[in-house]
Amino acid sequence: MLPAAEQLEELRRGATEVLTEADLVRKLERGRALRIKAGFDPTAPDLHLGHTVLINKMRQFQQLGHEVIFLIGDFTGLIGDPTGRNATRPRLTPEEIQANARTYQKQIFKILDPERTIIDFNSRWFGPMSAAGLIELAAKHTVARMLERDDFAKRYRTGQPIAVHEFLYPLVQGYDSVALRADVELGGTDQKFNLLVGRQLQADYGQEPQVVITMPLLEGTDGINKMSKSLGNFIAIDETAGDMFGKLMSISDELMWRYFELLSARPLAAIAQLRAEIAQGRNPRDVKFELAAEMVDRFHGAGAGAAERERFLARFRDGALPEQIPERTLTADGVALKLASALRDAGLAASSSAAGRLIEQGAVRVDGERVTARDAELRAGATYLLQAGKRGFARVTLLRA
RNA sequence: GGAGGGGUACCCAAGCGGCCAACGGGGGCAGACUGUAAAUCUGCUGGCUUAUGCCUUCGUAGGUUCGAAUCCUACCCCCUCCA
Repeated sequence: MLPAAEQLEELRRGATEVLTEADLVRKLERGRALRIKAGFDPTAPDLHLGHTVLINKMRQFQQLGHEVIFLIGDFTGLIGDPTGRNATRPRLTPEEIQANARTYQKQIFKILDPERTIIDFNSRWFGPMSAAGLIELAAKHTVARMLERDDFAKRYRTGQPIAVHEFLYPLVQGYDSVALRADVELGGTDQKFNLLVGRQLQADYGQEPQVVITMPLLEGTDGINKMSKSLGNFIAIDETAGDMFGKLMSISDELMWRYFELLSARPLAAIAQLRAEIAQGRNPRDVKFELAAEMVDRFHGAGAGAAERERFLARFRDGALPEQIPERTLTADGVALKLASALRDAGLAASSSAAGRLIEQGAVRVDGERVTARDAELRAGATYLLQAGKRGFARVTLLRA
């Protein structure tokens, strides 16, 4: 194992806070593998790049020789995250949870080392716990301390309701650390309070408190809100290589640096170098290629990124058609079919009305020629290349009825 | 248990008997400009083989009216205050 000071330096990268560094050093200096815990929601197995900020940190610990526990909060899921409005979330069956866990594994092992990853469920210890046990746990914390949490404090102050069971959420999460005897817990900055409860509970139960490391929340592709599935500003880690590359290329130049910092495995010095190159006139697009290719390589195998870059250039710089264009065969009622209907039936527009709007706006091309007449028709008995916007393509063969 | 406020299209939010498929903003889509970036400008943002036409939509179900998102009745849901 590396000396504690060197480990600390790496572990600090990208982290918002390490509470406390002194504790972490003390643990590292013992030279033993530490137990690193991070909790995940059992309902959302579709991981995106935002989640990988944390998972990358887990991997870093693994590479330094520590043991990582990927904890699926199947019991916590029953409570519902207090920060979310949807208090009534559907109760998952054990089968569904198992299925989600398998999906998680498939995704996280693109980053984590399976040999050094323990997957656990907090229902393992909460399932058998009695009501008395839960009350005992609740007795460990005071209402006043609970109200220190920002969102609770705010809701209390402004008269917004707080359900009693919401107070259990931090306690349950904190108790997980007790049950696992965690040395370190990782979480997003929004988790800080919950992570700190774990520290206190461990002390209450006579354990050495865990070190808390918070990681920033990654902004989504819009560059404003945090990346999340519900906002649609995410890049999932199981996207196709082409989609992943394309989405990464569409982020703003400013956001690119954030992604480099939190997602790239490049040394910070190398990233600084890229910045310098842009300052000297290098096309920012080409630097973004580097980022996109690195991510695509990570999730689709070495070389996949370079291949996507070639496709991207051919497609958008040289104006080539995409390699794969969906083919459809449609049938006209008579000798012709309305172009708007064809667009809808080919899947390029949600409805013929929407297709009509696209046509009027000059977004539609037939065999490369822009068509702007809303009532244009396609004659039956031929094959056409339809294009709607920059991304919608279809090759349509129109049969006579 | 009592008093009051509210449920409008993807989100926020006007409208309070006809001029409402419904103001405005956000988001989204498209066009221009580009590096498929951002910013900016412009247009669009219920459905129907596009029609001075028809159909569906303003919490749900009924009712009044020539005509309702707008008025009435019942019901469901949300929020605030008091107890």
